[in-house]
Amino acid sequence: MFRDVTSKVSFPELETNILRFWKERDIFAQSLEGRRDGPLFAFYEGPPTANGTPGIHHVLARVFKDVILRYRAMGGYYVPRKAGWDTHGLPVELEVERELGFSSKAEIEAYGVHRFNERCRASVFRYVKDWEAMTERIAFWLDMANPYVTFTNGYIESVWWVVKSLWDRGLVYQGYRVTPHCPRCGTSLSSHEVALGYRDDAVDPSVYVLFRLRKDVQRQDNQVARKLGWDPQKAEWTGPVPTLLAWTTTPWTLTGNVALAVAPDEEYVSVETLSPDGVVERLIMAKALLKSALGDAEAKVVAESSGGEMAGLYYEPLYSFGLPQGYFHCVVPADFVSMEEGTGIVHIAPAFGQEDFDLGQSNGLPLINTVDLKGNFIDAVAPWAGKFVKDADPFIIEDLRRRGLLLRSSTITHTYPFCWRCDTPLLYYAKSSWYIKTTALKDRLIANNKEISWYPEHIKEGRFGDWLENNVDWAVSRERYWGTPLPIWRCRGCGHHMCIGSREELQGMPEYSGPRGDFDLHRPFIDEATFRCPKCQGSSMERVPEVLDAWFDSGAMPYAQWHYPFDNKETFERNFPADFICEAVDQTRGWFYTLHALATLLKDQPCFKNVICLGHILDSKGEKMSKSRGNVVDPWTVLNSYGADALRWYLFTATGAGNVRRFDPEAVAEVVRKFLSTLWNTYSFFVTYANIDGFHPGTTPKPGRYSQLDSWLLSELNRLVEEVTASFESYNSTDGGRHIQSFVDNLSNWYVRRSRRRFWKSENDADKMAAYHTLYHCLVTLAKLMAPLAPFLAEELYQNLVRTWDSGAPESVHLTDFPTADKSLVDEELGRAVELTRLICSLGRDARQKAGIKVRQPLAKVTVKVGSEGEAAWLQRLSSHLLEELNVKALEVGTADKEAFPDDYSVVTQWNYVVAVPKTVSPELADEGTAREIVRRLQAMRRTAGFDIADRIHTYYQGEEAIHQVMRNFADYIKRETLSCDLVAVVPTEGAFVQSHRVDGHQVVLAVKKA
RNA sequence: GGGCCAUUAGCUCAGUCGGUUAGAGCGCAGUCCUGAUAAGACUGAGGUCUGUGGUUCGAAUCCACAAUGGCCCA
Repeated sequence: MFRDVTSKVSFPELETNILRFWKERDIFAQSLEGRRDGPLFAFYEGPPTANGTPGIHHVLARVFKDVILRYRAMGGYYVPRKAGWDTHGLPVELEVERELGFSSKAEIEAYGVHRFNERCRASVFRYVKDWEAMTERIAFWLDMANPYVTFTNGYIESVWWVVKSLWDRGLVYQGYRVTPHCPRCGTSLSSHEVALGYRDDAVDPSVYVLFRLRKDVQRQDNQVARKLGWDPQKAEWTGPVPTLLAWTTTPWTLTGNVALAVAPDEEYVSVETLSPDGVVERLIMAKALLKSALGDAEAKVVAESSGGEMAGLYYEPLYSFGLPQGYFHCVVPADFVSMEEGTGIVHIAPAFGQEDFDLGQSNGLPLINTVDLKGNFIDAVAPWAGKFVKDADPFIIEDLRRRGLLLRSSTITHTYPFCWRCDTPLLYYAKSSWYIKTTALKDRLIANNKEISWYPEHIKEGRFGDWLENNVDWAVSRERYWGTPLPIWRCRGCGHHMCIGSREELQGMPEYSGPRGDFDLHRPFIDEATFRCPKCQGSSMERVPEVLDAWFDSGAMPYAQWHYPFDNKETFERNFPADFICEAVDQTRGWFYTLHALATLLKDQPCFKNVICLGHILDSKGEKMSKSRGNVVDPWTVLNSYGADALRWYLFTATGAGNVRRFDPEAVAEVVRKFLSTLWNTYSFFVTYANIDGFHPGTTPKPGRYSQLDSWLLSELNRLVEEVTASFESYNSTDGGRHIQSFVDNLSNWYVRRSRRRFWKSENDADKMAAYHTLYHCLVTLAKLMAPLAPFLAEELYQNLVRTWDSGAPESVHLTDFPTADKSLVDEELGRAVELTRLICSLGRDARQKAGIKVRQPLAKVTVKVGSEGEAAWLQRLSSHLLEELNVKALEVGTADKEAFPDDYSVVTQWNYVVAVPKTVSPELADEGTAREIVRRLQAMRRTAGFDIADRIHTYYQGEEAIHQVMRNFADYIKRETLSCDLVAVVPTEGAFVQSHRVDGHQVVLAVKKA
């Protein structure tokens, strides 16, 4: 006996029970233990941060991981799943800053780095319980009891080892990089944060500045200079001094000017024009921008040259604040100079722009930083020292005007980034930073990517491939507090740098002073560690102040999660590279890249073999989910109302893993109605009748012969196994789920529908047993096939269908082996025959409807024309289904010909199929139709009266003579169908359930009573 | 500014190698079927396959450009 199954089921409730079962029996642990001898399938968990509550997008990533891992486990692999938590980084610090009401680094320092970091450490697991609860509820099997945590000493030490390994190979260097900086908060912003704060209505100065060519430099003696009026004999300019005209929206950056850039291939002109003061000026600018820069002012062209020729012209610096020695302040070519706006001459301040900085590097120009980290001018900028640069702009403009160095000034409205926290305009600054020289191994990065399978495939050569092609060195240092300290020490005396790769190495350094033993490796403790410089032997070495980018932590996870190479060497070796990882598409430049980069640099291998790159989730209107929009979907509301299987199934099947998806809770409800309930009802149907008939899968003998219908279902089932296996093998759970879904539809709406009478009939013959065995086998196989996708419902089916009688079977469906297809049972021809039969049924129903004759009314025959003899034969083989589905007495089938049908036929044509039914009904058939109508009414009454399916009844009737005649003529049929012991032609007695009906124009009173 | 992806019915999505009349589900309207079914069937309404060019006997499909949206980078 199977456990009775209610037809009405609450999936959330069912799932809660199954969760309890898994926990009590420790099924997850068993699924690992049982496969320990199998081949290892290595999975890396991309560590989430637990300082926020998990959202629906986290559910998405987790279930797409889970499905592959479950499939592999059922395939015999040992699939350990170590959880991980990303615990360092700016977001954590920002959260704590907000709590403390801080807005600058000075406040943190005053508060104390020790206390600050303690708060960071405490905050990162704030929501870990929510994460664990969500993870368990959606059935993502993950070892959360033994996670890797990036802030632990062991993890940090491994990260140090990674840095040291790269250092030893000369892949770590210190350089400058220009970062967006908030002067109020005193911190750099990540590109993500910058993106949060762009404003397209920022008003800034627009100034045209004059840079006069030098009068005192011999090197001015070149072709262009002569063209412009340089007299080499007298070593002076003849006429007005030629002046380079540059445009800027950030006057304060002029204090750091070291060069002017021109487009080498553009035409430049020297023109004579009158300045606003009425002075004749000789201005140089791009020909293409003459109009936009000078407007309608009269301008006479006196010389022309290309930008390239102008390179090397020297001009008078605007300022002389503490300038370094050497000749610069000259014209340099640069390919980024555009003819879109300005003058075609771009003022270059390497301290204040990335392009400027790069140009400075390649031309050997100095870096002049005139601004401190608060955005104020340094003391050397005497006139405006201590002034905030943006506030100084008007003074700078006025100063230039007074000195005759300003052509004109106005304002423009353009897009400019502001700090998303405090609305302060961001300043771009060159700051010292530590880099990993990834460009040195660019070829290997690209080569190793070729070995990775990406899903979807286009990421490989597209987004990720492009990223690698345009690889730049990785800036890994951050001037922050809560992160892995950069293990680099610098000699206070000679400036020598060295990298330390372990705690032991550090404490073994000569004259080591600082914390000892198992101390916390974070700041500020590590900052106290000093030792004697091995190079100069004189001074002591101190750690540089920076911490590592948290991305470096997560990229080091393959090594650090095992405290490799200090511990677990073998475990690491076996788990590297990963067979599979899965995260959302934003990780191409994030975790996917950092994993790949470090693995290539350290091991010259890809870090993962297969990667699913998920698309993002938007709300049902296609808008990004965000707290401010209030359109964030809480996973729990969905889980509580529909259950985890429904949510999982929706996420798997709605669209492919890599696509952007719109999340619609209504669609989850549809999964329940269309898929889960359909399967549940098939299952409940099976259990109900199997229990009535005492079917027992273990002892009921298998039939020697299966019906056509059974063979068809078994054929479809085995095809399904093949399809689902192929889908999962190619990491495509979407197609796998969709195949299962369409199979369940066929199972319910063809196999079960067509088999109902086989289960109802009273004799337990071989045909009935064949049906039970077939449906049973099918449901059990289905449970296993869908176990990776819908682990709860699969478990329920398995427990009741298998474990109730076979105590030797594995304790859980998740401990079983994934089904393998029996190809010998696949019958393609039968599949096509059934498909054709179902098509003809559709056309036949259409024909009936067009004739206006309801299906319950039997008709004499259906005439079908098909395309070939073969098709005709198929239809004949399956004619019983056709006759019953269309409720006709006979099938006439032939190949198509031109023969027309008589007028009293309703004809429907599609492709080369023609289906026709007569529009006339004989009196005998009409009576039979009435009989069926009465049966239908009686069945409905049985149900309304609350009788059980198998209850026998007495039936009473009273009506016109025509009804009596039908009741007499079709008595056996009516009794059989309604389980009536007798049909009594009297007024209903008391105690019976009575209804009056109108049947085919006749009045009739019917009554039913339990026998 | 650059790159990647997407755009097919009111909504969510399929659409194989370029080939007959572009499909499914939801929703809407009508009819039917039903003692497993919260389901199912038949019909109807609903399509400039985002647009413009091109290749081809033939384009939702291939190519180019553009638009819109999303993501990433600058």
